[in-house]
Amino acid sequence: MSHEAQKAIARQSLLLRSLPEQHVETLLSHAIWRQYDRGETIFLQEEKAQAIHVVLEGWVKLFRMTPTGAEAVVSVFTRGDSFGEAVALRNVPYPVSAEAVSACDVMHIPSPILISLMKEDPEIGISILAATFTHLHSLVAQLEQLKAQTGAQRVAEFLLNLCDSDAGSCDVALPYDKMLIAGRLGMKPESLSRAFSRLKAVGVKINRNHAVISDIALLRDYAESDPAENWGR
Amino acid sequence: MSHEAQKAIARQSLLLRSLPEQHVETLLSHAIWRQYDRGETIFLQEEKAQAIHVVLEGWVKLFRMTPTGAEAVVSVFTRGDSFGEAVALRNVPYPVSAEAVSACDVMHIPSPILISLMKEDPEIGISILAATFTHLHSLVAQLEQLKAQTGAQRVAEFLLNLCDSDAGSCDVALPYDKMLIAGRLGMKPESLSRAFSRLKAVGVKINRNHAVISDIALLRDYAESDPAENWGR
DNA sequence: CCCGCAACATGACAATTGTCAAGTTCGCGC
DNA sequence: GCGCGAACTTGACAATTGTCATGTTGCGGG
Repeated sequence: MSHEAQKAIARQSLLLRSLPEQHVETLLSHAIWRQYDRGETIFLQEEKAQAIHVVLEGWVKLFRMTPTGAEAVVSVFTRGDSFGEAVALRNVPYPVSAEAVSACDVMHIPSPILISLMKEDPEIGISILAATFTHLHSLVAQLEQLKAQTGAQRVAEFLLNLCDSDAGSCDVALPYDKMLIAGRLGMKPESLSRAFSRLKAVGVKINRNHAVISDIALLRDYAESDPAENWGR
Repeated sequence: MSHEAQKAIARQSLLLRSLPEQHVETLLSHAIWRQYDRGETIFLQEEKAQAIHVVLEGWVKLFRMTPTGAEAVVSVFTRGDSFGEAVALRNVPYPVSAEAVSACDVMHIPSPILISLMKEDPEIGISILAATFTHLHSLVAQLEQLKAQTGAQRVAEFLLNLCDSDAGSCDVALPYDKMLIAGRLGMKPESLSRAFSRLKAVGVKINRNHAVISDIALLRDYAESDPAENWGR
């Protein structure tokens, strides 16, 4: 991909899109571009944050390692997503690790640049808060899902988020492999398989890495229904 | 409690404690004080945020109502905690509702005050980001717990967080009632009861609203152990 | 003081999920 | 093309958790 095309993607990110043009230019001119191979580490939990990151291409996961070695996936980002905003400005350790789950292009904006710019124009602070709030919100939504929905319902919501429309039928590509989807939804791959087969009853068919949803409204009803009322299947 | 004592508590909050004195004065002089009864709503999900909140006394819970009416507790705050930072500055709807779970004193700092102050001094933005980051971090920790620990282990961590020391024994008061603890930990009250009885095996005794931990290190080992390796109880 | 209600504990049962094992499919390097 | 390995599926079994029912306790209002 051309450098210009990458800059265009970066400009669409939540972090940059509401900033005055001159600041965007400054940030882009100081940014560092890097490519990562599948499986490569972008940063590690406990490491000091020194930059904000913007995904230009590919997929990146944020995860935490538990003391026992199990990993809990916190979020998955792709083209146009930024992350690390809140940490970068405070010189504190990352609470999570980041790893490329496919080959990736990632742009890094060194935090000192941000900080100096922020001191001249508080508008930057607002942009960063906007991006941070969006992450906060998505974490809250995940918490709600984990606490109040069954596995199959979480899978249903995940599929619904991949659809553009909100009624009718739909054919979506699963964005990354099922092991990662399972991790993102807080379950084992085996449970994800079972969840998929359970969703057949509400018009979902899985083929390779494609999902065909015959009735989006029906699926949404299922996702939002009380877990208890589906006892008769 | 005297007004002065309340101001002293507010100054210790994550939001205010690193701010230059003059700004703290400005904010405090514009703040609104309110008392809430147990069960009273402080704000509702979807409502537009107009202030940052600081708990001066009592306990406040943040929660989300699912479409089916179940509630998922996101966080619980008490004296000296601030919340709503990221939302207040953006004039967006709250992603959660807030309710007093005991009688409460809460201070509200209207967001216009914050915004105008922020435009003069970017330092304010940093303070707000600091507070927001702390919340982000605690949500990430909760996600990890829900995804990678059993119910009993989450209860163990909850108890450990109530202890000051990190070894020896300890007698802590449960800060709020067990229904709320269960909600905060993502389980039903019945499951919390069972988790408590399971913890007897690692030296925890529950008496009314008191927990006696005979060996903190042992309990921590249990909380961090692999769920699978405790099969023989 | 007594009543009634809400919180809490406990047991039985069903549903869900993790674990283990076995088999299938798919993609990639040789 | 062949074969290896990782991803994925499926089944059986055990552990966990939610649900429902029942009983106890403690507290506040009449």
